[in-house]
Amino acid sequence: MSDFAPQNVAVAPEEKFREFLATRGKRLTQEREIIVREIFSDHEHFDVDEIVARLDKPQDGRRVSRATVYRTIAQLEEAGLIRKVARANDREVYEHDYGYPQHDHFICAKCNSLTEFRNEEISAILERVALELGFRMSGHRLEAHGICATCAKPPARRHHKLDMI
Amino acid sequence: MSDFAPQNVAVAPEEKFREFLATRGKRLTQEREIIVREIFSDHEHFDVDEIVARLDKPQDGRRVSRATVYRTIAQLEEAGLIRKVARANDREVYEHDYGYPQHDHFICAKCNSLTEFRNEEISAILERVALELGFRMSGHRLEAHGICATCAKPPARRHHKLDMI
DNA sequence: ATGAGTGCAAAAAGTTTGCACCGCT
DNA sequence: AGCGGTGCAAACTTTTTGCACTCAT
Repeated sequence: MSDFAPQNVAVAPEEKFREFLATRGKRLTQEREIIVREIFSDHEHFDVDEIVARLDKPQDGRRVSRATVYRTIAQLEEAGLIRKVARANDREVYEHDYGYPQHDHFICAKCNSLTEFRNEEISAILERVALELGFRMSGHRLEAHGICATCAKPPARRHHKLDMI
Repeated sequence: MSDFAPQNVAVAPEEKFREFLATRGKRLTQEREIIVREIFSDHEHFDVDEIVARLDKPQDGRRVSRATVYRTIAQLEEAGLIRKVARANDREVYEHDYGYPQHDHFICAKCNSLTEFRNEEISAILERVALELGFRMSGHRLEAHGICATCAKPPARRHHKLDMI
């Protein structure tokens, strides 16, 4: 889904998380480590339910509960390792916010797919507007809605296939 | 909250809604009319619960149920009269999407206030990116997060007040 | 021992829905 | 009469929380 190359990834997410937790007098437990590893095992977008499902069968002899997944994801967000990018199927969709450049998404109303795109101009504009408004901006979330290229022309494609049979 | 002037408002929202409903073989009932009027009685952002609360005491001798508010708001969204702009307090926040120019919002993490701002460049950029991606864009939702000007300096203000007492 | 952390189940909170009754056309 | 619409309450979904138990230091 993402065609961006990782950057600034000097330290593994687990370590980054451990550092964050330490500043709060908390520990990187086995459960938390399992969750972080699962989340950073690929660069796909994800939602809580997906992670819970993936961790339903024991990893390293441990099964992580839904409650812990919720609690840990909230902390990963605070730590700045992940962020909410959109809302689909009534669920928050998250993505990595560590080692990847800022970007935004197109969301297809038909297939629900998220397509990332990167544009520095938008961030620059927001910085400028924030300054004007005296707003101390910490980040943004931009979803463009519509129909993706693939879903936009399925009838034509089907027609073509039929013609060839 | 909004300092934008209405535009393109040739027909009242009620009429616009009636037309929309008609195309689907549905009627503008008294309940629906009450809801639309309530929603368009001002230009503030709103969420479902607020509208339900405002309509809890009978209007024109009728009390509108929560279920009907949900059903009607969904239809108003389909009709393009309102749109979701953000999510605050775990609720969808709506605003008028009829007769008002496209704009985006800054959301204060402290006081939850929405500050509107308008910037044509952003829409233009999105149009351009959409074209590149072959995405058929219908609209976008952009939330900038951070701390608003008012909340950014409350300690100083409090201090000032105490000094004067 | 002590405090953080977890699982479980119950509880919230927001939203949807089945159903019987109501009312407009 | 007929079909759309409504209110109510129950159901559902996602997320949070109270509590007793566990684990690491």
